[in-house]
Amino acid sequence: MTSAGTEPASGRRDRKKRRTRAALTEAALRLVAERGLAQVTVEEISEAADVSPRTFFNYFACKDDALVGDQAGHSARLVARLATVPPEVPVLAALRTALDEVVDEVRAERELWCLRMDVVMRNPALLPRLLAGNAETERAIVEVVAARVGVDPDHGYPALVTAVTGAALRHAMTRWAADPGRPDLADLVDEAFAALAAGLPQPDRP
Amino acid sequence: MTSAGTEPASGRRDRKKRRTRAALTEAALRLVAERGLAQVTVEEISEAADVSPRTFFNYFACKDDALVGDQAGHSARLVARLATVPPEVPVLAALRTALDEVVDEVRAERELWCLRMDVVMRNPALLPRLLAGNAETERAIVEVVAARVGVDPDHGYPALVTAVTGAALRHAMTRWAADPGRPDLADLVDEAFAALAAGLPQPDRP
DNA sequence: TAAAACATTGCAGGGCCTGCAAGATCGCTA
DNA sequence: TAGCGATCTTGCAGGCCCTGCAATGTTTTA
Repeated sequence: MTSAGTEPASGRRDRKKRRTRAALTEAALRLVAERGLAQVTVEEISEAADVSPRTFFNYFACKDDALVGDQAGHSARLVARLATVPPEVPVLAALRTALDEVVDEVRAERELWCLRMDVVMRNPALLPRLLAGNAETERAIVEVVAARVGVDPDHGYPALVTAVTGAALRHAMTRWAADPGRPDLADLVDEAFAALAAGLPQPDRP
Repeated sequence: MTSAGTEPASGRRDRKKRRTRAALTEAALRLVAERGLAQVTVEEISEAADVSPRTFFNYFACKDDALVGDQAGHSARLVARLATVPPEVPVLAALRTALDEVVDEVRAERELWCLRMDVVMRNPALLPRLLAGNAETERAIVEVVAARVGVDPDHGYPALVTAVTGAALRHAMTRWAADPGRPDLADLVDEAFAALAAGLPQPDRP
């Protein structure tokens, strides 16, 4: 029926929850895009999604969470995907490959993500919360990178690679959403990773 | 007398303000290090610094600001310092040089910064707010990097370099504060920047 | 010393977020 | 199908964060 493939949805209850969560996210993004973060209250978001304010906080721990979406999910899939890349592939290339999944997810919800990036760029406090920006999410990636490289997680290298590639990904996403010409997200990520792997060589002056 | 060289302090009023600000920061860091961010109220911080809660908000826009310190100051000095590096120096090296000033400032207040990094690591939500983590601060750096490289600020390169080196710096600071052996901060920053310039080559397996 | 400039404080109030308990809805089974 | 347990929604009370305003105190300047 409504099966979307990978969804473990079973009954009406799960469907309702998914709908409610999506409605809250969509209402939050739309309202904040219109008026700005400070000019939208949780009460208004809940109103627009037709639930009580108290219910809002059953879905999201804070107002921002309704805007930035699900971090842990992306991170978990990235880690899982990374484990399937053959160990002889260099780390940067492996991370880039594992990111394909994330890139696809983002492109699949392009409208939502453009709205989201718009909101995030207008409210910079949200940016670090996107895509492996928080330390919890990073820790998992650091560990799997350390295992792949074959060094201790306390060695500086895995953490450096994780922090730096996270920054590169956020950079690519920001460019993607900002440019009206809309280059393909995958190309922008490729470009950023290529620059990283090459040691950030300065571009030719025009 | 108490002149510290670059301070534009004039009268007693400025001295008092500086003392109050320092007292609030110190109280906030100490209390949060002891109990955790959520277990410390602004009222308690103000109490410890012997000012009213209302006065706290005359100094800091929010509770977190008392913990993470002054971003804009570091950023402004970094930008100014960057302008003094000869233009033929490659960007990464120039940024590394300009960071010497920040590194020195951090080392000069080592105790405070160790406490601060401890707090930040225990409360990861604060990490992105350190050292060019927010978009406002980054914008200024992006522009000066763009001018130095000779490309348009909308070209992806300056923003990528800024984001990535910011991540590298935060990484170095985190390692610096975490390691009981206390390697020198400048060495850790050097190491991170060298890895960036070399394209993040994988370390030898032990 | 008087006036101007600025800092501190209290107070009122809106918004965020949480714990708790009552009621509604859903899924399963006798 | 009736009912039971699990889960979801909601209201309410309450603490904390943060802000604007107006009164009071302190420093600087004339």
